[in-house]
Amino acid sequence: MAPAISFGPMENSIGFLLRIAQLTVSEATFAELNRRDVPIGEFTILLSVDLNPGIRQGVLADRLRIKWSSMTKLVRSLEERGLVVRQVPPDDRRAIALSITDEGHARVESHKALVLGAIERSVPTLNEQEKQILLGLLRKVAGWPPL
Amino acid sequence: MAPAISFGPMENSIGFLLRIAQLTVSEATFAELNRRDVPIGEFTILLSVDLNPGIRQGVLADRLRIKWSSMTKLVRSLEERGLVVRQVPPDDRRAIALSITDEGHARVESHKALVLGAIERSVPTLNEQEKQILLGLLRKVAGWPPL
DNA sequence: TATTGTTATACTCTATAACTATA
DNA sequence: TATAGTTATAGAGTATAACAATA
Repeated sequence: MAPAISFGPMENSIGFLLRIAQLTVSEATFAELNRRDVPIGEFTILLSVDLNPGIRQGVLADRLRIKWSSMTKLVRSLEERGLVVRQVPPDDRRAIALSITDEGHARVESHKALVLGAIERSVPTLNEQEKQILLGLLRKVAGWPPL
Repeated sequence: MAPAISFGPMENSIGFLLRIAQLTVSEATFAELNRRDVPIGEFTILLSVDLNPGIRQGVLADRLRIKWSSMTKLVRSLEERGLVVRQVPPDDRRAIALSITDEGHARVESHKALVLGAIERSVPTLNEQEKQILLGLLRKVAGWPPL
């Protein structure tokens, strides 16, 4: 697991280490959740819609760093399965406002503990204090306000 | 840029923030390097081979978190363009040892400053001390030894 | 003219698995 | 039997651009 090899100046690169760390964590998370048929990307969208009823599709795409063309497909799929509702808001008829259905909400609730637990367990090498520091720094990198 | 919307418990998730931060940084880096026709993934492999002559293809794939089947294509492409050499080591004839060519080395040297500069500029929201702390925590997450 | 969302194409990388050559 | 690498197929997501509807 350790880099028996050298990456020279790249080892001081935030971008490079972010990539390696992100893949390390997501592979672990994905392995656990995939076994139980819980698609984490889909869960994230459902949770976001649940917490932010009426959110516009494009805004959600931007925040989650998903391309608009990808978000169209994802949301359409969720709508077809009765998990979200797409509505044209009267004040701007170009837009799509998303809201959760009862079934979508139930899905979020039933998966929440599993997903959050898997994510938590996927970073076993940091203690609580280190995790809080890391979260704060990652928020800064992402351009998010402090908690 | 700020999350005017709430992600609830996901905002405390290292895995989620790692993904957002990584995409934020890589989009900025990619935008700058792509304009100058410098593929960063390819540069990383060339640099690694340059710094670790004779490294096995599979070992490099594992360290860079690239799948073996993807690495095969990437390395073959680099070989076709005369940037790396693939050799079967006598002690294990299943393996492939990689080494850089003069042309590959020249490519690394000519791109090094550009790539590292772009990566550095892609994290404008952190000061030097914060970057060092973040690097250390990311190394821990990735399972790498401390610097 | 600009914005929101859709559609389409080409491309990259992954997930999976079967396959070979060698150990 | 296990390991290093290759090949093939299906799928997800991106990059790009053109497009319709609305602002």
